[in-house]
Formats: sequence, structure tokens, C-alpha cells
Amino acid sequence: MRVETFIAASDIAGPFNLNHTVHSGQTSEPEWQPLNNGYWDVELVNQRYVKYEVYSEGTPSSPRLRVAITSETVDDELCNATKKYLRALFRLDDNLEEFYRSFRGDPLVNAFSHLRGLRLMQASNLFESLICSICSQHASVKMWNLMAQLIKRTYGEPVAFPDGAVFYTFPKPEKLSAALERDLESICKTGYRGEYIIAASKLIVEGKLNLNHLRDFPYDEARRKLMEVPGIGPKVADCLLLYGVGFTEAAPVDVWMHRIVSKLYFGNTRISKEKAGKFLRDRFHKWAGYAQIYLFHYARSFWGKKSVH
DNA sequence: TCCCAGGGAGGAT
DNA sequence: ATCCTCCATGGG
Repeated sequence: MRVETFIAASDIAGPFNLNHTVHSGQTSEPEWQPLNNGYWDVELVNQRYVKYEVYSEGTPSSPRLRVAITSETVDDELCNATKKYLRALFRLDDNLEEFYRSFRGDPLVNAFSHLRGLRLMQASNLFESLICSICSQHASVKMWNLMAQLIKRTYGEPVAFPDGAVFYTFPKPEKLSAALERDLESICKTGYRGEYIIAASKLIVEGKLNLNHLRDFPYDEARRKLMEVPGIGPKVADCLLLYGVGFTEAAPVDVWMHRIVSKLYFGNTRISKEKAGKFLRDRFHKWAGYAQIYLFHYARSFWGKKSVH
């Protein structure tokens, strides 16, 4: 059964650009599958697996989303629950115009004009976001996406839909804690990260790491706790805190952010990655995560590797 | 062939 | 605190 519904412009605080958002390489989850002018993915809603297709409609300043929901049965309750999930996922309550207005004099405005409507994505599965974040270290966006897809296909459960689509769920910590390191490396292409994936999964299974508990602590304390886990350093911790837990003051600093912050705000002088992160948090406060994703996506899209040093 | 990718651990200084 | 080197793997 397939039912179409809409998320109205009145439910979206400011602009929204679906393409920019989906392609910005956020480690909340692997990138969605493209589907003629839209994207599709699957989520467990009200104990049922729901396939949803999302299409961008309306104008950039007054966007709306057309959502097609496929499941065995689809009623109003399931539609509303799915739309509620999508509103949280795309953080549609974040007032982007306020963000743009607050920093209209900042070097960031170039990214504003090119990437207007880009939004943070809030993961629904913290474990999936953590594993994606671990996979992202020292790997391209394309490669960590491949790793995550291979992990789903190798260790997840297949879910079939009435329209013939087959989706693989992300495995639970119990499953990955029992995985063999050589299988993660050779089958899922994780390389040396397989060891980190198994170690983190085991800590979760043993109850020594509780991802759902992180949001009950202040940002700094949650970050310290995460960094005690082997394989989780400053950047991976900030990725989970931003894209998973939803601390919007977190600003993951990777090689791209290190370059662009040094260039735009420090006259190309050498600064440490820690200093770059602290600078972003001090300057942008609760918008630091947004500033980070705008700069990251902008640098990756419009700079190219060779023009930056 | 060489260099790089949304880094982190362990070590030396 | 800052600076090495090594860690698997695929892509350019």
C-alpha cells in the first residue's frame, strides 16, 4: 500500500534544500538512495517498517515536501508519525533565517548564498551514527558510505516491501560485537577501523557505554566520556554529538575544516585542530554545527583539492 | 607509481 | 602541548 502526503511550508522554519542536505556527507546515516527527482529510505515507525520517498516541491523560500509512504497498511496515524519523524530528522524547526541574519557580516555568507536551505540531519539510530562516524575517519565520504552499506548488507536484516524494494536494516550492537575483524576488513572494506567498531559495540553490549545517556550531560562532559572509547577521538566524538545526539554547538574539525577555518579566520597561519573547533564554538555558539556543515560542504563543493594549501 | 581521504593511538620530544 | 609514524583500503 502506497499513500502520498505532504509536509507543508508552514511546518518548515525557513528555507530547505533537500539536495544540499542529502549530499552534505553528514554521518547521521548513510546517504539516501536517489529516485527520479527525490530520495527514499526506510525507518521503523510505530513498530512497523515504513519506506518513504521524499520529493522537494514549492519554492526555495516556501518549500514543501511530498512524501510517499509504502508499508503493508498505511493509515492516518502512520502518516502522521512518519511526518513527525521526518520533521525531527531534517530539523525543520531550526530557524535558518535567524542563523543567516545573525551572521550576515561573516565570511560565511559565501556559503549561505551557495547552500541556502542546507540543514543538519538528526540521526534516529545513535549506534548507526556512531559506526558511520568511526568509518569516516581517514576515508572519503564515498568510502565511509560504502562501508556502512556493506555493513548493513552483511550484518543487517532484509526487509521486503510490497513494491518489491528490499532494504537492509543497520545491525544492532550485539551483532557487530560478535563480528570477526577480518570479515569487517575484507567484506565491509573497513580496514583498520574494524577493530574500533567491534570494541565500541562490545562496550555498548556490556553497558559500559550508553549512547542514549549522552544527551543528559553538558556537551563538554559528553565529549570527554566518548573520547575514552578506543577509536573515538575529537572529530568522531563531535560527529556523533552533532549528527547523532543533536548538540548543535559541536563542530567536528577534519582536514577540510582545518584548512578553511585557518584560511578564512586566521589568515592562513597554522592553528591546531582543537583551536579551530573552539573558535567555531565561541563564535557561532548554538549555530557552530551549522557553520561547520556550511563551511565543510562549501569547501568540498567549490574549492576542489588543488586550490587550497 | 604516488598521494589522498570528514583520524586516532602510541610514542618521542 | 606539539610533532612524528603507522594503521587498511579504494579512488584519483
